[in-house]
Amino acid sequence: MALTITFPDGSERSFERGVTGAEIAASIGPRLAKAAVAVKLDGNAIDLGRAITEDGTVEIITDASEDGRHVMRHSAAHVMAQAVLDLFPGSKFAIGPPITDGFYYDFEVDEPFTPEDLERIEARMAEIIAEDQPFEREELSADQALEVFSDQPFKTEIINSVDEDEGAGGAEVSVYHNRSFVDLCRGPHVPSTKRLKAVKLMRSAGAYWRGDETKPQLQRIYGTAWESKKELDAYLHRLEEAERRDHRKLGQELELYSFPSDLGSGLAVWHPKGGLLRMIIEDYSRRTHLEHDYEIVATPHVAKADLWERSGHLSFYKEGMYPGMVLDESTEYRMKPMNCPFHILIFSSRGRSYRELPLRMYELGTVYRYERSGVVHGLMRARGFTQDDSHIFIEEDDIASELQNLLDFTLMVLRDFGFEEFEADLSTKDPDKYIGSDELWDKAEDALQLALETAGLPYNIAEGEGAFYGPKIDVHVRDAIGRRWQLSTLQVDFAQPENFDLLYASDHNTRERPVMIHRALMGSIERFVGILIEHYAGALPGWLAPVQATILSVADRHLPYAEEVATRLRNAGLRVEVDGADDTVGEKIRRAIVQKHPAVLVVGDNDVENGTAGLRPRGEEERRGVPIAEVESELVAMCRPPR
RNA sequence: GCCGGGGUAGCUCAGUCGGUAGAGCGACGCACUCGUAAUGCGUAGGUCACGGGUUCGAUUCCCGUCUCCGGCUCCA
Repeated sequence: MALTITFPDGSERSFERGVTGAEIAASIGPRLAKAAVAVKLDGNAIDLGRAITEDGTVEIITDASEDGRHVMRHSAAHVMAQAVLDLFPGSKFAIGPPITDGFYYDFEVDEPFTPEDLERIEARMAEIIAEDQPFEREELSADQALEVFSDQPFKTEIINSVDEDEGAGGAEVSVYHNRSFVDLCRGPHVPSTKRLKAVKLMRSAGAYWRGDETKPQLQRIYGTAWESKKELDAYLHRLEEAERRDHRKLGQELELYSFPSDLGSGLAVWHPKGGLLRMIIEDYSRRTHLEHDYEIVATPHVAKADLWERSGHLSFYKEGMYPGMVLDESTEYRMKPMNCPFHILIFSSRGRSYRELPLRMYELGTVYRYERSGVVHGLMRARGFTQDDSHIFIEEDDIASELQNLLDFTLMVLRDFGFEEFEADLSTKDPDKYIGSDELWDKAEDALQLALETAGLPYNIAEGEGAFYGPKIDVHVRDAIGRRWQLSTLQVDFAQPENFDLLYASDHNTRERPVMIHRALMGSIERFVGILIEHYAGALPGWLAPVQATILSVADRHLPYAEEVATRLRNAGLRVEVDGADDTVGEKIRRAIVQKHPAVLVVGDNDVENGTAGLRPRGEEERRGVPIAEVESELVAMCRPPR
């Protein structure tokens, strides 16, 4: 009895009923057979060795594809669990999925793993892999599975929850074994352990069972697996690259900012060069906001607790706020975790007309949030930070047009700073927790979606992830090494206008409730700087670089000329330093390069005589004897802001 | 907050099985006046995170606090 298999290119071939993916791959070619790790039948990944009994579409999953790596990593996780159970008898194992770039497995063990343990486990894994143990699939009833995993409480819990999900009784579960090791698993897996070519354990860390901090803390081991040693090395190299770009390290080396422990966790001080960088970014932000019809406002850092009570922050955000300060033995004050209530007070300071809307208030607002101690991370996650924050008050009918403008503005800003790839998340209503009418929500969600589509921005819908007061768009960028960062956030807010009873007079002289949009484009200046530093690996584009050029004198007698050149360039609006230190030229060049200055100028006897300089733009060869006028125009062009 | 690992000179780190500590770079001084990624010599610099305990003696051992790192959870 034959069956018909369709391939991704649309071609069809017939095979004997019961043919396996491995056989199909072999029939196509020996190289494919060698690279195959699993097969997709009608879109579902299954083992290469599984018999195919129905007509269907078949796609061979090869080891160098994302799907293939997923399968390998999953298999590697099994081998790791097998090794751990061998070396630490009596340990309980929980779950071990593949993840981006690797896999992990969670264990309950008597003692946390040490680095030496990881080495032993890795060595044991190498033995298991060398033994070429086949992965074998078996279908069991839930009862049989409970029997097999009777001494494994986490597995038991998973099996029981499978029952709940799929209706009581008769539920089948699949297990995979290799040698004596059995794990509950849907599969698929590589045919045998020998297919794991390049596996490495990375680190161990605590992790909660089911990600829930009220549940037991397990020990997680992270590993990575690739189709070849070469790919593994490339991955490890990417990690080193990320470490090289670490904004905490570069921030110190480039003298931008630091985190003195005397200040407290999550609080940065900005050194002169960092202060200058901030100023450049903030000036850009203020200027572009003014050009986009925003009104600049300014508000204090503390407010009475009553305000936070009314805004709902003390109900919904209390754990994120610094504790209160009681003044005059009665009135409690709180540091602001957000700027919204202040802007609302400005709105409601007098009667408002529809003619004023949209009313866009903008502030570089510094907020303080009591982040849990374990989450603080350099500038990316601080306890005090400054948002490029705005609250836009609009008529309900203007939501869509305002959001479109806003998204355009957002992308303009991000592009100006050199980001080119964007993705968005659209977070929608949580049906169990929301305020406002369904109609208004639908309208807002549609408007957000339309704005994303008009902007041509790829997006995911995060169903039910919206805040209780409204849906939102988060914009993520990809940096130079492909990492994804969340920057902008655009939130429609129905709750605050209600809480503060905001009203405006409509064109029919009725009192209407405005809708509020809460948005930050860079997110926070701190995080934005951190991401810029990592994106550019510290080598900021000319317009952002705190020092745009260093002028080096070959000998002391060239110093006056160096100063003369510096003055001329400063008059042209450039940020220039003279390095007249008593060091060799090579030493001074090195210093300027390490500091990642966009350009280095060297002046010596010939330059003094001819009114020239040696010009060495970052990453380029040096050109000697360039006339100063030319140096100036070249540097001005190199350092020109995007707008 | 939780689990694990750290905190020694401005930076990167070594070291002390309990007897108050070293290197390289940097800083400073002197010499050199030099043409493209580290010139040579010299000098200074440390309450070994902070507090308590054990001890004849603690930077070292114990406890607590602060802080950092890697994760979990959470987030701009």
